[in-house]
Amino acid sequence: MKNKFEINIDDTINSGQVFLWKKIDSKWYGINGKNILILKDELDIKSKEVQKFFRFDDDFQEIKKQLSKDKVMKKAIGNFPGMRILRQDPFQCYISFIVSSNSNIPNIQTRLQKLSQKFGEKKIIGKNEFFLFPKPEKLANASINDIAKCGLGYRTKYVKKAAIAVSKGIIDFPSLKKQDYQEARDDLCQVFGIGKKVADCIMLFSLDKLEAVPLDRWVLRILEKYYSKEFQISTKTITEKTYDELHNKIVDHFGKYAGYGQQFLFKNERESFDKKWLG
DNA sequence: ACCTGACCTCGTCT
DNA sequence: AAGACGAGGTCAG
Repeated sequence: MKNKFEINIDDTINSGQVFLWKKIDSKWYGINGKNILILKDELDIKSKEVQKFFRFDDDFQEIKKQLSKDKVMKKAIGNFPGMRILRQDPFQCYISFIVSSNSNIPNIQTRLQKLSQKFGEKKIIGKNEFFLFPKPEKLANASINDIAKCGLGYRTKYVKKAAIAVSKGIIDFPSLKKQDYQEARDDLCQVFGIGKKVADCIMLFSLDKLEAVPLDRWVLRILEKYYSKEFQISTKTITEKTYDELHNKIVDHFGKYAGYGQQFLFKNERESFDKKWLG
């Protein structure tokens, strides 16, 4: 479904960036922090909220142009030209990816739904009921036991500590936005439960760091498969050091919008394996 | 510094 | 139907 700005809503939502979205009667309902976004086939392009969420401030033609350095990337972009990076609510994004570790999309979605249901504010829209994402203070003050009930497993203590860091102001998202990539990443990695991959997700999807490239199992597999010459992937499992080396090579190759590139490659490869998205 | 294993839980597959 | 398997990583030794 295309609209004036050629954004494909389905492809964008189903690209592993967001988890709390549900399609009801051909409309998408999504939780973004304390807001609920409702998207119809045609985006309301005058809405400030939509403009911000879909990053209308990015020059997408320029981004595509800069990324199109090789055949693989050109094809990935060609297959999903309407997919975008979203600008999410930072706290929700932060918790979402902390909870994502060693897990899959259906599992991540279930955990976040349970967290919202247990700790978030209820909202009724029409005959549907939704839960906003919990506030940092609410999660910070929640008991370990109650958080664990949301199916987080060993991630329970990560979430509790991460929420405390935000409620105490140790992690301050507006400040992180102002910092450069490296500084912001170092700060995020101080949080128990956040490593480089999760930090990259948080920065790319909510802190305007478009050079962040989350190197997860899929991306490594993709790089190994299509870019073995360019990046010389040494191992399948990645260490602290090789993560940085690889990231530098990727940014050298694709430029400052490398994060967008990662998203196209990821989406393209996942689709070819028919992986599960949101319903 | 680097490498290896353990880790909670749940959906999916056999 | 029950049991094994592995999933968008991180931490500790």
